[in-house]
Amino acid sequence: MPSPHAHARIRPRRTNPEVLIAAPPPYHLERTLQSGQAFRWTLTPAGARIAFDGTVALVRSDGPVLCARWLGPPGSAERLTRYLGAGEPLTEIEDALARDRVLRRILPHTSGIALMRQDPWECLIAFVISAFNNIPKIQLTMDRLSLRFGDAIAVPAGHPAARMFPAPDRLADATLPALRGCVLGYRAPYVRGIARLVAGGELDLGAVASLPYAEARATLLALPGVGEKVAECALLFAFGHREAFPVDVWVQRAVERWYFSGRSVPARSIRAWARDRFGPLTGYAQQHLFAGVRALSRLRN
DNA sequence: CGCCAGGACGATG
DNA sequence: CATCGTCATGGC
Repeated sequence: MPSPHAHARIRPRRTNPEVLIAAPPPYHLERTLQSGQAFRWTLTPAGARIAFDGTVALVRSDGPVLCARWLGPPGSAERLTRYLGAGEPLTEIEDALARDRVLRRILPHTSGIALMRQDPWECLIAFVISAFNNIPKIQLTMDRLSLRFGDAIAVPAGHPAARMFPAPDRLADATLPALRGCVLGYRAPYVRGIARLVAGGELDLGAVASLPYAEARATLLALPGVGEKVAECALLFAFGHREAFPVDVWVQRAVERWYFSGRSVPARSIRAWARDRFGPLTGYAQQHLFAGVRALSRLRN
C-alpha cells in the first residue's frame, strides 16, 4: 500500500517548468506585443499568452528576463526568443535612433519595442486582413480563423482552450462562406487565394525567406490582396528585412507633420526618404513613429 | 446611428 | 503614372 507521500512523488508534474529568456532593458514585452506587429496575443494578469509553434506559450516579464512556460507540449525557448525579438540589441538601436530629433522625443514613450520574427505565413495573412480594417477586428478575425480551422492544443484544466493559426492547406480547402463566417468580409478570396498558392507549392514562403529584400518584396507584391504596405509589414515583422518601412495612415501623418511641415507627401516618397535617412534602422524608426503617433492620439482622446 | 478602420484593386484622366 | 470610388463588417 503506497503512502500518500510516495504517491505524490511518482505523480507526473502538472505544469512544465519555467524557462528564463534573457531580455535585457530597455526590452519591453507589453510595448512589443502591443505595437501592432502581432494580432493573436492575449494579455492577462498572469502574463501574455499565444498559441505558437505547436504549443501554448505563457510569457511574463520579470526585470531583465522573460519567464516563459508552455501550457501545451514543451516548445523551443530558442524559437520563442527569436519570435519575441528578445535578443535584439535595443540599447545600440535606440541610442542611434535618438540622434534624430523627432525620435528622441518619442522614445521615452516607446522605448523597449523590439521587432519580432513571426511566422511568415501567419504574418502575411494577418496583414492582408489588416487592410481597411481596425485592430480589434483584425484580432477577432485571426481568432475566429484559428477557432474554426486551426488544430487544437491540449492544455491543463483551468486554462482556456487554444488552437493554432490554421495551416495553409486548411484555408485552401475552406469555402468562401465559411471564411466570411470568420468576418473576413471582402478579403476572403484574397486569403484563400494565397492559401492555395502556398498549399499547392506555387509559393514557397521558406524560399522567400532566403531571398534578398527587393526580390522577396516583388514576390509578395504579386499576391492577391498584397500591396506595398502589406508587403512591407510582412518583410519587416516576419522576414527580418529591417530596411522595410510600412507606410500606413498613421505613419504617413506622423512623417508629414513632424518632418515635412505638414505638407502631403506620397507614400512612395516617404519610404525612399526613410530608407535614406535611417539606413539599417529604417524598420525600427517606423515602429517607433507608429507607436508614438498612436500613443499621442490616445492621449488626446 | 453614422463614421471609421495599420489598404488593395480596378477603372479613369 | 497619379487620382478616385469601392470594398464587408465590427468597433467606437
